[in-house]
Amino acid sequence: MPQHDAHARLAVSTVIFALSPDDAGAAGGTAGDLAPGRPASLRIPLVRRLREPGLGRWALPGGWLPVDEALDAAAARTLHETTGLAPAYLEQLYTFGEPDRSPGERVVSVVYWALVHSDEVLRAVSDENVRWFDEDALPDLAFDHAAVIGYALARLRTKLEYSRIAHALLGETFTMAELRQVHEAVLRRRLDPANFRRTMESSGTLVDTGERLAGTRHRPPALYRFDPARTPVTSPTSAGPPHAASVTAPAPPATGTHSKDTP
Amino acid sequence: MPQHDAHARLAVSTVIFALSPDDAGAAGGTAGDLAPGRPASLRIPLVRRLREPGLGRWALPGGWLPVDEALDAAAARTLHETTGLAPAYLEQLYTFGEPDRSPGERVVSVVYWALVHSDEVLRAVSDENVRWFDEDALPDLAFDHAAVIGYALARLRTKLEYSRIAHALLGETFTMAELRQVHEAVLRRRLDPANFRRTMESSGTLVDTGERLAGTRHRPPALYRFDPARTPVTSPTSAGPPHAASVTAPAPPATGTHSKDTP
DNA sequence: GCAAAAGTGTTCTCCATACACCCATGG
DNA sequence: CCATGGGTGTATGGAGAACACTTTTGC
Repeated sequence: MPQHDAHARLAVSTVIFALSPDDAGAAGGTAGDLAPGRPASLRIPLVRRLREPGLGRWALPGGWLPVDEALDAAAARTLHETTGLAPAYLEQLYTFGEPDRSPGERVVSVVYWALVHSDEVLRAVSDENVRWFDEDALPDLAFDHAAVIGYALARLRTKLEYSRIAHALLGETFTMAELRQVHEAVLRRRLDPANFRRTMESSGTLVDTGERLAGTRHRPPALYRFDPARTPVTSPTSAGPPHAASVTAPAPPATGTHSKDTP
Repeated sequence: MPQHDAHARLAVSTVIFALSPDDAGAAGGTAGDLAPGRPASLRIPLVRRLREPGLGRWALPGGWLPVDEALDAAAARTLHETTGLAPAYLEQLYTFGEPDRSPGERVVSVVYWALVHSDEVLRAVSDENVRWFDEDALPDLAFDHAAVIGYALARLRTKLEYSRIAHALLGETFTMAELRQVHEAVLRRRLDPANFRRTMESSGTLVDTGERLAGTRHRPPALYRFDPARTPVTSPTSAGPPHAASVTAPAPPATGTHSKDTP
């Protein structure tokens, strides 16, 4: 890797989160078919590096920043090119720029994190070079990407507490139990169904669709939807101008190629 | 400004906050001499641009990122070069990269925010091209720097609520009233002295020095110090590896020059 | 009817707020 | 002694945790 000028190179990468649909099992039902019994978990798609440095290891999807493209647009584009996904939520995470984080060349990476709807996941690319990993079973990662993912997880957890972003991991409608499972998967602890229900209902972000989910083994639960008026409540910090581009994202041109080679 | 390659240029800038010492008035006393009566306010040092684009307007201190320098080191260095200050707290804020934010050239700015002790401020450079502005009386700013500062303010306010960073705006010792004034200045609202005291005392981060501040018109208040063991509590998000370099900062070589010309 | 999940009600504790009140000092 | 801020005590209200309880379905 030659270093042909005196500047650092700028890359954009994204940590993508989705809810485990417990193997690519049967379609139909509600959002991503969350098993009612055991807890769901977070999954992260990674791409295999096809070049040095880090050849063969797994890395975050991303790419070099084109001169004329906005940062968030580049994140959404590379994300879509590598995984075929369109994010329901996309926000800048952190910019990593230690001089030695990529061997041979100075690379500064602007890292984003994204959430995708569970029903989007079925559409996702998955082959030899793109694979989904469970949050707590990540492979050997290239560069500092293990640390990057760890940081993204921490941010997701703290953000869930004061924001209402869990819906970005679900489909259009969902049961109260499914919503609770999202929180449980993210926070990695059990929540009291009764208290969770009350908290959510009093938050004013939920709308009861009136419908009920049939086909369960027992009493059919109500189906909810997020109030589109209130939903884009991203964060209290969004008093400023930048920050999260909540809800439906760019999703540009769409070539099916997935490769890329950036820290 | 010629565009001699196909990359964006990388700059590092810093939003610096200090507490108003109400004009560069008399030295001595406690931390920065906060007037007991009226509320303190936040002040921000800005540098005048000496070149196009934005010639003559005020901007954040910063500079281009050298190939071999870490991001936070570059922030601390440029900060020190332009203002003569050493930050007590330094944390990455956000990376701004809209394609059109700087006319003529694509510039991506990694922006940091810093807090400096009030007794540091006396040491600060202040001349024709470096001046301190009150948070709510900012001048006409170059580039998107007005928005950047607004975002930094929002972050400072929300961060103060769950973190203990107020000490970075004070001197070595301080009274409970001074600490409260920091919070009041940052949050822009009055706080109940009684409840504030209890909250702080039960947080376990304060140490009573045993001394009292003489020379006040009335009952002499106790002087406190921050518990150095507990102080570096930066944030709950610091579960990851990057994030804030709390407390005493780098403060590198130190040339006295202040100029720079980056968005 | 029985198992299991949906959904409701009640209590308790913790913590932030409001505010009444005493303490110490300079003038 | 009195004005002023330092410092303490106490009541109230809302949010969350714990948990007993009723409801509704499939089998």
